[in-house]
Amino acid sequence: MVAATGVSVGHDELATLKHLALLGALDGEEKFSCSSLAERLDTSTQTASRRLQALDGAEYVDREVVSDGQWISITDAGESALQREYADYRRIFEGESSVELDGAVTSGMGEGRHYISLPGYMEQFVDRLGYEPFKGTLNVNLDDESVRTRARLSSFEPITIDGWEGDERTYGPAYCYPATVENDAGDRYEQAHVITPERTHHDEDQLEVIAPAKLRDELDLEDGSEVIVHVSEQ
Amino acid sequence: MVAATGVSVGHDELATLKHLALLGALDGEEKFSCSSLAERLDTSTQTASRRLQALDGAEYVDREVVSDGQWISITDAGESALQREYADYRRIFEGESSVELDGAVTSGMGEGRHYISLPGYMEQFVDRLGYEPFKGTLNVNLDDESVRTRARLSSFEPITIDGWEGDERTYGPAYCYPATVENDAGDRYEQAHVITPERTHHDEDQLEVIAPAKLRDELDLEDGSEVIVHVSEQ
DNA sequence: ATTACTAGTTTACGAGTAA
DNA sequence: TTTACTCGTAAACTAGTAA
Repeated sequence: MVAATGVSVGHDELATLKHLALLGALDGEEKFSCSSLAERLDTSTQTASRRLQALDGAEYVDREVVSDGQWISITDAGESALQREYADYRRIFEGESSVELDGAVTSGMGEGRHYISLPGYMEQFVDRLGYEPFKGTLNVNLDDESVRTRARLSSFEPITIDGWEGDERTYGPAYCYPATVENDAGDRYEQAHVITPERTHHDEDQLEVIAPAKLRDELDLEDGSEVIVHVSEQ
Repeated sequence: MVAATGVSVGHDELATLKHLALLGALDGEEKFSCSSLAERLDTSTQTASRRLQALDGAEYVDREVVSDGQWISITDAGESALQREYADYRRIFEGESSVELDGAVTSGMGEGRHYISLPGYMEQFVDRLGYEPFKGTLNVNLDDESVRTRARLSSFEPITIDGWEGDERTYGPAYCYPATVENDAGDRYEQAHVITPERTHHDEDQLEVIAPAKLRDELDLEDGSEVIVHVSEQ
């Protein structure tokens, strides 16, 4: 387990992060002072300072303290936290439990093919997804906006694929989300699933999709083909 | 000043309210137990219990404690709090700082006409809105959905009209928000403002709109005419 | 099983201060 | 002015218990 920086992010800190976002800290560095923030948050300057330290410690913001204030920008991790929150509210008020992710088909590294073929995973797919997947994953290179919005997925209740201990190594758990893949001709393949490892990587710009059939054939896809992946709740 | 019940609603309580909403407590009474909630909130059952008491005290939820749990439903005030939160996130991610409110023109009580005609208000309108309003307000009976979504307005930065002390009584402050009024023919009148008293009434189903001209003439409106009021940020 | 009280501990807070 | 430290106090937490 990688040691966290020890500073916990509670709801107060998240509310602070929301205010920073409203003040423009998502679009690059923005200058703040603890006193102005304290007024907005209706607390003391000391508490405002502590909140920023906590967000910094959790790597939700990058900041540079200067003599007359500090320059703050929200990190990708911080934005993801806000996206998850947004997804919750969208679900509450819009009933929207789907996320649309756009990108281009890529050949990827072929790792996915190896992993999903392992019996330990395959048996669970049959049991929990209701089909035996084609032995290969469709890799999608997400566009910039979708890289950001994919964080909303984590507000969904996933179908969990358990990990297990192998002979030489351990195989980690994975999360599956029902998905429909649409090509640029508007054809849709409905019975697919987005699959992501429980422990997320650093580059979240690739999406892996599994399905009972070979999606490249079903939807006439090749490298570079634009696809829309509609991810829904279980 | 009406005495609040003394229980403060912090970010922890709001997060709890969000979870209740996600679990369906907006659509009527839903049954919960503190232990199941505690698990979801990652706290102790005692804390879950206190959160619910706090939400109850703030009148954000109605609840009925029974022997094996409690029936909880979110009140209008609670839903408004969530709507304000949602509006913040929409602004962050969609850049949307506008709210669309639908309703039907009504004659109202004619109070608005009296109040806005007072010199104490009128001078501020000229100064801060940039025009002298027609001496009358367009009253709109909001439909059910708009009654709920109007809470999002309170996340906007209003144009503040100050109150003052009169000879016999005090005249309270009011908030104005730039608005465009659209009739069912699609005609739009852009230079209008929604005006609301700072101290909100209990019935929030009426919207009052002021404009430099008589909106009923400009947009060919009569009682019962459907209008769309697009309220934007200052 | 519940909810919610009381008691003891921990954590968070704001005032004051230093850099 | 800033930020962030220390410190004494106040609030919030969990454990145990009663209803």
